[in-house]
Amino acid sequence: MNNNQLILKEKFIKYFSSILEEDLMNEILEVGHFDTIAAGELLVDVGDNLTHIPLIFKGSVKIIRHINEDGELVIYYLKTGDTCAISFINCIESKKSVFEGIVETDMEACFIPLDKVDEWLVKYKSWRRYIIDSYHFRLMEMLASIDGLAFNTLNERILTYLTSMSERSNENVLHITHQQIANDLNTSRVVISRIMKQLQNEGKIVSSRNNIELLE
DNA sequence: ACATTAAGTGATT
DNA sequence: AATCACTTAATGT
Repeated sequence: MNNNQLILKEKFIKYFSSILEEDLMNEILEVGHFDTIAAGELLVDVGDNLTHIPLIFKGSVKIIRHINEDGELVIYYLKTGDTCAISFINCIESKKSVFEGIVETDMEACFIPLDKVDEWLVKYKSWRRYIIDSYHFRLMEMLASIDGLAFNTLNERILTYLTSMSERSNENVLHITHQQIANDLNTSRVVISRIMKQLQNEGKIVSSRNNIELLE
């Protein structure tokens, strides 16, 4: 057991001990696989066989839905305290992921093997609670995502996209290109550029090559 | 200096 | 709001 693992475990305890009961925490510390994953890494790809579920205690993961070869859309983000219950339920049946997950900001997580996830549902009340809550939360996030698509203008979608990204990174200045935003929102770069200029004129942002500063 | 990548723009649908 | 067909600007080698 190296030092790094101990530090990760301590952080994990700090964040999760208020949510999960003690016996369960001890079991997690025993069977969980603690790891750090750098920003930009591909956590899961569409069709991947899932073997573990992450309990995230630092960083964020971008969850992307692929429609065709060239169509993709960001559905939601997993953050500290989150797990992906959607993929767990899905795993019981097919064991294959329907989403792509890319680490957005450096992540620290504890990976739980699937059979344990299942076993603990019966064994621990706090685990049941946590998984069900998480499932509910994912569903709400997905609803928000659908609402955004159906009822918001692209203008509004871009603003929410930028502010939520700023919240996750605790930064007012985002290092991102118009092209990347276009990819995440499934639109074209030209359209983003035009709206960005509009937002700049409205005094909401300052945009320059490779970075966007959010005002207010 | 030249090539590559990011962003701006007018016209068209 | 999307696409085309550019132009201009910023950066890397």
